[in-house]
Amino acid sequence: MQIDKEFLYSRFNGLFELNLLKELAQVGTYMEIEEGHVLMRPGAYIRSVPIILSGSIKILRSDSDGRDALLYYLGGMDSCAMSLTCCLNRRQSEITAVAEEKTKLISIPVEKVEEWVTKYASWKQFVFATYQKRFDDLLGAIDQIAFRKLDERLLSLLQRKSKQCGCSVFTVTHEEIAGELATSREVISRLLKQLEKLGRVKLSRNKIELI
Amino acid sequence: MQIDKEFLYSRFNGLFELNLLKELAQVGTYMEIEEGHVLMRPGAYIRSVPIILSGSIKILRSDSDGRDALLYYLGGMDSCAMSLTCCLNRRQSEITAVAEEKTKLISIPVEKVEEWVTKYASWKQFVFATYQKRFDDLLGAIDQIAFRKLDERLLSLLQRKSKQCGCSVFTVTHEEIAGELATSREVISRLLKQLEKLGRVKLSRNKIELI
DNA sequence: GAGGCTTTGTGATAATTATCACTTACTAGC
DNA sequence: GCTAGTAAGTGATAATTATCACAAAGCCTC
Repeated sequence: MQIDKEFLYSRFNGLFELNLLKELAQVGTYMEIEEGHVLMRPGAYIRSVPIILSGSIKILRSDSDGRDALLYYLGGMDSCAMSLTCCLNRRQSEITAVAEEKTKLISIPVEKVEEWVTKYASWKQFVFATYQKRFDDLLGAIDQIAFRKLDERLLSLLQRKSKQCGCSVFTVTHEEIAGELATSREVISRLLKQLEKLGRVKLSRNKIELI
Repeated sequence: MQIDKEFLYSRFNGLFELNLLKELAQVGTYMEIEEGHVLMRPGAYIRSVPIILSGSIKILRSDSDGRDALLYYLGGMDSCAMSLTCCLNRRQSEITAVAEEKTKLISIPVEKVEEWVTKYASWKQFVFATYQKRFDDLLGAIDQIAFRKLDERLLSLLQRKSKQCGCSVFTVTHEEIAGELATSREVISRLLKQLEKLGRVKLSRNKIELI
């Protein structure tokens, strides 16, 4: 799908210089991703770098036994440092990326990503800023995993999800949460019940309300 | 201390272009860091980016309760992405850096770090490569912390330490290890005893031999 | 060689998390 | 409404990790 220039310009106003916007409109591919769609799996080769326009994408680290650990979310105007890394080095993906909700993005071919770093100061800035943000995100993930207990991590995850969707009730299964926290479903079920007893959440099938 | 040009040139041969090497020699500060010296603490402002010439530096994430988690080691020709991030954004350090052994490095003032990214292609490449390496390191740290049990993590840490110093016997206390794995000394003592029973290590005061 | 400091060993016990084996509830589709 | 399939609840039990409270050992200094 061709990108609507007006839309692009309004979105990236101030972020990118005009010539870059023109090129973006020309070579970028506009995509809409449905909720739950897996954009990227470990081992896949990456040929493009996404910039998220709206919606959100969760980035997970997967281990060999099939367990996952949530690293961070990508939201509006975010890009993915993994893609950058992999693109610039022609390497395989090290992570899993899943659309948390319906997500719109622009996909930029790898050659341009590299070319623009030299060509456009604003793109270089953007790439650096992306690395830095993801770095912070990873440190945040490590804080959670290394120093917090599961119940705290659970609560914090629920809060993030709530923030993400902008509402206190959201659709999620215990199984899915267990995946993101690299533990088992039973453990999450029990901790959620505990939180419910404490009056922090309200549970129903496929749904959690944060209080 | 002034940097010996010949030394620099031999070290960075092929990595940096000639003009960059000249500037490096001019504005870089050569430093020797003693083992155990803390180069950086959370909250400190960072005014320079180090490039490690020899020796090694361990990078730890510290939480508010004083616990630490080992993130990764910096070795020869490595630089620190945290410093880069912090420098480029004039932010405070988010990590702790401690010399694991006697370490020689060049320290580069923050203004130059930024200037050179535009000025020298080889420096830009170096900065990107640094981000990418540290990114991989962080993912590795997350793998360990999220998916491995303590005994595995302990063994893997011992192996890294052994590799680092290039010998099978190295000087370390249980307390120090506990710090790096964000757990308590007793736990490490017990796991080490277990490993000793399995014939994987030999223990003595302040020393561990990996078998 | 006697204190004094640091490091290590260890028992007892608790807290946290993981696993297994089910049962019960909910929901969509016929 | 019935059925199948998915999601959630729960008891029992184990494994892992954390904590507390000391004891013992190694080493340095006087």
